[in-house]
Amino acid sequence: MADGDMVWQGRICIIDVSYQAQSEGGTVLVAHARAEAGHSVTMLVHGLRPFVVIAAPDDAQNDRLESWLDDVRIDERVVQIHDPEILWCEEGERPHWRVDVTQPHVVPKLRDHLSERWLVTSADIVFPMRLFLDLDLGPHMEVSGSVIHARSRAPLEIASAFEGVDFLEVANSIREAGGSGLYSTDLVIRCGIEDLKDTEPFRAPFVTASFDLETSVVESTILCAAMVIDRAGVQTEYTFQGNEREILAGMTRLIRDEDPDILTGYNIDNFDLPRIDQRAEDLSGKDRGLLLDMFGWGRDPVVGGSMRALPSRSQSRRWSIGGRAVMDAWWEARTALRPQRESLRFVSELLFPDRPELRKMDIDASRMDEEWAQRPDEVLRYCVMDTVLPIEILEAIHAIRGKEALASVARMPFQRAVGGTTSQWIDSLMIRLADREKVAIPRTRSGPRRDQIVGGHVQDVDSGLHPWIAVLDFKSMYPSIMIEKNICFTTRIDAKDAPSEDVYLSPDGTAYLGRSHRSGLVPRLLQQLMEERDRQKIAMKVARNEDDEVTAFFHDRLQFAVKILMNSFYGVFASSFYRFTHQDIGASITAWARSNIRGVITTLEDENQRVVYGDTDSIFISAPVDSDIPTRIPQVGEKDRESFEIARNTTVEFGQSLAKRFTKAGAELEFEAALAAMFSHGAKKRYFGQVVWPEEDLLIRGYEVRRSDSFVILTNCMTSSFERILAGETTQAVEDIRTLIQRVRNRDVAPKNLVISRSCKGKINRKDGSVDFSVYANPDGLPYVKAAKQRLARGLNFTPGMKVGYLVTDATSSPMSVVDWHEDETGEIQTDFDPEYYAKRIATAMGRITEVFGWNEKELLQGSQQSSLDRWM
DNA sequence: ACGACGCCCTAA
DNA sequence: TCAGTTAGGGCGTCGT
Repeated sequence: MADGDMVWQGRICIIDVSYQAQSEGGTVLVAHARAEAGHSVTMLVHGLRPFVVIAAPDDAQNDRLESWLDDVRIDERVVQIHDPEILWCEEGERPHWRVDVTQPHVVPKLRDHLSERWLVTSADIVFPMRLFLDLDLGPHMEVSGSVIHARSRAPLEIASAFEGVDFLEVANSIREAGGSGLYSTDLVIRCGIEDLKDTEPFRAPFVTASFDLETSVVESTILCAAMVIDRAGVQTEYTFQGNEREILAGMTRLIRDEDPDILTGYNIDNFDLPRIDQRAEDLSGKDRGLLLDMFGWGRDPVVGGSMRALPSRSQSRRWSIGGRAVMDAWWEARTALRPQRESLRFVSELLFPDRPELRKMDIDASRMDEEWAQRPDEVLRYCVMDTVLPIEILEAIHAIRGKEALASVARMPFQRAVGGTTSQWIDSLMIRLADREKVAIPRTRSGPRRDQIVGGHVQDVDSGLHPWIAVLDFKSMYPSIMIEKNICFTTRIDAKDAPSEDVYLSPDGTAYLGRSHRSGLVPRLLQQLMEERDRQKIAMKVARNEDDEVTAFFHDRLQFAVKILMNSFYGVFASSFYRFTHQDIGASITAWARSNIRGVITTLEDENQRVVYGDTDSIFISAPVDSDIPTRIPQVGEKDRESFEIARNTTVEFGQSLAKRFTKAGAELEFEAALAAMFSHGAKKRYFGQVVWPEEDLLIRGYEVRRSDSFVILTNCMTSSFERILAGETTQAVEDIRTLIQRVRNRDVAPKNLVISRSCKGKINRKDGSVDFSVYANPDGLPYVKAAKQRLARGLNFTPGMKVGYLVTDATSSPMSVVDWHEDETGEIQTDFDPEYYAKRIATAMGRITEVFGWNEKELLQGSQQSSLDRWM
């Protein structure tokens, strides 16, 4: 089949991009994608060349410049130097030369060399991103190209033309088209950059593979494995047994045949992938072909000597598998749900409480070798279940669609949305804008961290139950300030150089040029994102009104991705290493923010209004409501109902009028909520309240209820106490607490409701897989480290960063004794705990709150009763 | 008993 | 998770 005979055209979503150096010179981008039509595509994209940009430092003389340029020109890594262009850089506006280079990999050494004489910019941008930056593309695009190869899942008329072709011949024609051989994708096309067109985002029909291993507890071997392929919602299950080589080769064949875009599983980053990596390496000896048979999971060719199909983990925790995205369901669930415990069972119970069949515990994971020997069929069933669950988890938390939306909004490959960092998302938008606006792209900054900057203002709060509160907050405070004050590394100037007019001077002395002098890149980008979010919200509402829930959901993900992205800006620009920032930017943003909130607080206090609390961008103010109006929500028709409604309306109107009054350009104050009552025990960042507008709701911040390292009994006790307190039933609240404490002392509680869980760090020894806890100053003084060690001794999985559950068994000694919680995994019934410790913890936490009503920790612990709380109410 | 310190987790 | 930030609460250990 001659190259160019057949053309394929369609919409795709790019998963991952790499590049292939051409032996005759030049570089071809290799983009792996999923077509809207359902098949996978590899695109060999021609027409981009790696480059860096240079400019002369101030002291360079013009006559020396030519000879300097000649020196660059004769460097064998340099292909050509373009005509100079005036670009803005921190040293001022000046000519910059784009220097094309032979291959991306020469850039690091070349830039070091050039830096001796030149200001070197655009010199640390990963080459594959150039496709998106230079052509201003997002992951969803329309593409056309000549078909080089097609397999059976490609469109029928194309696939049939390639039936029975000789694979060696095909591999050759792919290499001639710029690729490296037979990719695992359904279709391989060749195109030029002019063949790629931006398109509206659409829901790409990704294919997902989820897998799970069962491994020996006594050695590092793999006993069996399972994999499920999800293609357009249709799931097919596979199991693998036999010797390890057969198991691994079987999984690899399935991945190459099914060609999934996404690989998932539970804790695969830290467990399954490293285990396969290690076993494949052990079993293959030095045979690279054998290694690829067992672990050649990438989309790259596995014949021809290249090892690029092999998954790899650079310095980071994250795995990269060429052409695919690795999404660990553990990590996604952890960040989305912040669950109290992180085991697959626990997360499944959290998400699917009505489906106990998903987590029936009939296998003891700590005795896997015996289980496998005695009941292999059940172990396999268990294994399959653990491959289905990760897919259901990703679905339930909308992880895949959320990342696709983020990729679309940040305009980068799907894989980069999944595995990238906040600064990479912002880079993707900033670099293309800077290029367009003739601003040089500085390198990522290195060197020592500067001193910490001052953050937001947190107002002191008095303890007590504060009736009738209006909550106001500044809308998108940091982004708004950045827009309003034209904050950008291109507009910041030293105050002494500031022009006399149209300058913004922050309270901490940082100056920014106004728009008449120069319009900042960052404010423009934020403005565009704000407008984009509004558009998506409107599209969402339109779809919802038409009862098109699928489309509404699609726009909801997009608007949410914009929100996430916008909220990331401040942190990235306040960091010390980000390429497009300056030392002073972060501190100036927070200085303006403090000035805004303090301004409102001071004004109100000068008018004798009571500001109860405020944190960074929020203000809690007492509304002018008679103090004898009850804050408890009365039933409709109850005698107090009328005065309650009046108080609520008064609070709402009060809040709305304040919002209107204090809103100014770049600082829009919004009325957020009306509270019938707000409680504080006097500590910042901890409060709860009864929301009565816009909806009735219990608001809790900071308290143990919100913390993943609390225990169920305390959390439940606290929640019900809050409800009682807000209902005016403080006597009953105290009685309940005291009763509970007595029950705990009598061991009349379920131990699983006493499990405390905290995340535990550690470093894995690459050689023997052991875990080293020396990151801690005193590891044996920390209960969760002791628990992690116990898990490991038991043969249970522990990976650094994981949360570890434990029961305190004796707190009279120091350090206290604990036992790791393993009932979920081993089935062993655990009953040992220290009742006094738990009684004390409950009393301490609840005492802080009841103390406000005259009951301190000690009194909660004591048996005697004397209730006269109501005097307080 | 008390304060310094290490550590985790949360609010924003 | 070679790269978002600071403010703040609270628990536990250790040394005095």
